[in-house]
Amino acid sequence: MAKSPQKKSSAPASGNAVTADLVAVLVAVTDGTPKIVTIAGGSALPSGPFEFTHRSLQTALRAWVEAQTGHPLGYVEQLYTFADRGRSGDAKSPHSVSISYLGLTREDRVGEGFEAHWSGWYDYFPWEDHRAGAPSSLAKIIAPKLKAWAKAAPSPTLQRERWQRCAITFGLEDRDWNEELVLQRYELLWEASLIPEANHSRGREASVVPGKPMTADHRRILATGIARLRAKIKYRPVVFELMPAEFTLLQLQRSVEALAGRLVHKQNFRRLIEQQELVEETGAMAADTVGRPAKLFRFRHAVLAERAVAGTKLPLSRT
Amino acid sequence: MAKSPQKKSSAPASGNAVTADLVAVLVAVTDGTPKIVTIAGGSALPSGPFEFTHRSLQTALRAWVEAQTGHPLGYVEQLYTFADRGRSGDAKSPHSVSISYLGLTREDRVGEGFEAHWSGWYDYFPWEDHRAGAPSSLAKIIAPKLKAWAKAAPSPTLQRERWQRCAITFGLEDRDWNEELVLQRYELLWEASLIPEANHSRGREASVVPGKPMTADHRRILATGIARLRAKIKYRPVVFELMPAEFTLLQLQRSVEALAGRLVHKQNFRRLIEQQELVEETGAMAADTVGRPAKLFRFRHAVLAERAVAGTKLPLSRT
DNA sequence: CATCTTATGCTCACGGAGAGTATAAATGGC
DNA sequence: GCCATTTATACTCTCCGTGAGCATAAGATG
Repeated sequence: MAKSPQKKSSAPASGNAVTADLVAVLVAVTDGTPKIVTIAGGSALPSGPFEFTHRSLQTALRAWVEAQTGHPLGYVEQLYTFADRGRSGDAKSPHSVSISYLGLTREDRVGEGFEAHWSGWYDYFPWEDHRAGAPSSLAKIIAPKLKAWAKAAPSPTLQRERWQRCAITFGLEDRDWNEELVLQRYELLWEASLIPEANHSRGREASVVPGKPMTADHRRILATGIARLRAKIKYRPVVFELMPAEFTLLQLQRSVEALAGRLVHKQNFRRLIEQQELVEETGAMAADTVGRPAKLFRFRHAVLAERAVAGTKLPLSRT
Repeated sequence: MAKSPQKKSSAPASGNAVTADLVAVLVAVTDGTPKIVTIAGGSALPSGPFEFTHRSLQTALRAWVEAQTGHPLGYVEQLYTFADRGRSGDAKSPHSVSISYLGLTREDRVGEGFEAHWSGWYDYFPWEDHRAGAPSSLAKIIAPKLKAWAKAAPSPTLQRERWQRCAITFGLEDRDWNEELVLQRYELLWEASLIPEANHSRGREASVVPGKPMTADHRRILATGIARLRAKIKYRPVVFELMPAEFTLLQLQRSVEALAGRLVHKQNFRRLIEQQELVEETGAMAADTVGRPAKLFRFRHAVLAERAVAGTKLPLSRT
């Protein structure tokens, strides 16, 4: 640490200028479908430049999201910062830094008349929805292609290691599936050249996996967001940001299941929600429903003060 | 999302140029003391510019850290990206973006003769070391000052809420202390103006809390790093990056305790480590030791392949 | 009224985690 | 050589969280 500029003040804005963009993964859940805001016909995540007028990164994000959708974001959280070599491939063009954020809203809070629209997130990651069991494309398409990729490794040992990695990451061969490994699965598919974005403009479109592609690394950012959210709902009461003011416990459960991509044991779910006092009854009952009517609940905002910091748990069963 | 430049290609490097710096929290543990690399007499974290020659952020970080310390980093992980308004306070000066990383090494792998040196991380956060019980400064200094701050709130309700937040965050009044809330505690102290960095050059140095300050927001970045590491050691085998090639189980335990800032139940610790097959015996025994000699172990690097993805657990007892 | 669907209450069994007891193996002092 | 001290290591016990299933209630529909 001898020579280089260690203190910020010693090298102000010299040769290391870059451009900074904010990229947003804006999530909502509408009757059992997790959705994200997309632009350009669903091929990109909304993004905007980080400009001088913004006081902080989060301020910047909130500002342009609210300006463009007409409604405020609830929970906002930074995801990850990516750096790309100059876009045109020109070595002299500046670096670009993309700072990605996860934001939670509700679909009905976003205005009409914008280029943006909602897309189901499983359109981009069909292999991530295990609510009706492992998706058929997993066994039919993905697993065989991964197996072929594993077999293509130079040595038998490496072949075994590759396949083991695939099996663990995707929950193949009777292993249990871990819903949080969204990013690892995406990167594994990328490594196996099964993601169209990875094929560096060579025309081998045939050997890819189902799922809508996106511009640049936007699908990777989305994977990061899904993974983060799936992890977070287990210990923080963030699902409620995605719920309407009043809801039944089943609706809440369906939202959690939609995000997690897997089913939950109903009675245990209710037990956990209630014993943690996350919700309170409104007194009203749900209307327009088949079966026995359910009580309506609302989120107890008080818990944010009581336990802003402590934990919350959601049960995600394994079967 | 109508008018503003959503697609990256539509506004290349227009008015949103910023400077990007990488800031590193480089951690080692030497006989029971967690240490970090600091510069400028311990008042700053090492940082370097993100330049054109670097292929990625992590590459850039590894490059200059290895160049400056003479040894490779093991585990590296991105922490958080901060944005500061132009340093000089001049509104026209460019934004600066600081991308912070957590890196794990060992003290003996870092060369001599650099400006950098090692500082104990509890020098900066004395209230974070609960290994010998809650530090005395907590009850004697911090709690009273926080109580005073809570009392200063405008309404009784707000006063109660503030104090409740303090009590939860710091584990006061017989609550149990959560070692992961490093950042929350720091920010609470900041909010209560008990952190010198927060006093905007007004001379109220008297009412601050013990602990060495740092330049700019470097102490906040360090807090982020400590928090991340404390969370991570519980489910990923990252401690081993900080251990020598061979070690006893007690040494391993001491390292975990040093990082976590709290003690661990010895027998349960060993049970967990062994049943997870994280280590294997070397066959040799520890020398130069009081008491019954202990077996030496080494990390089973194979688990990284087996469970790169799955979990690992460390017991952190509550008493 | 039978049936279907959803809501809601209760019980049970397993396993993991926290904590304690007991014994073994070394050292150093007398 | 004996004893106190220190650390290592093996077991045991209990509690509780969690997954899972059973049973019943309360509506709608034909």
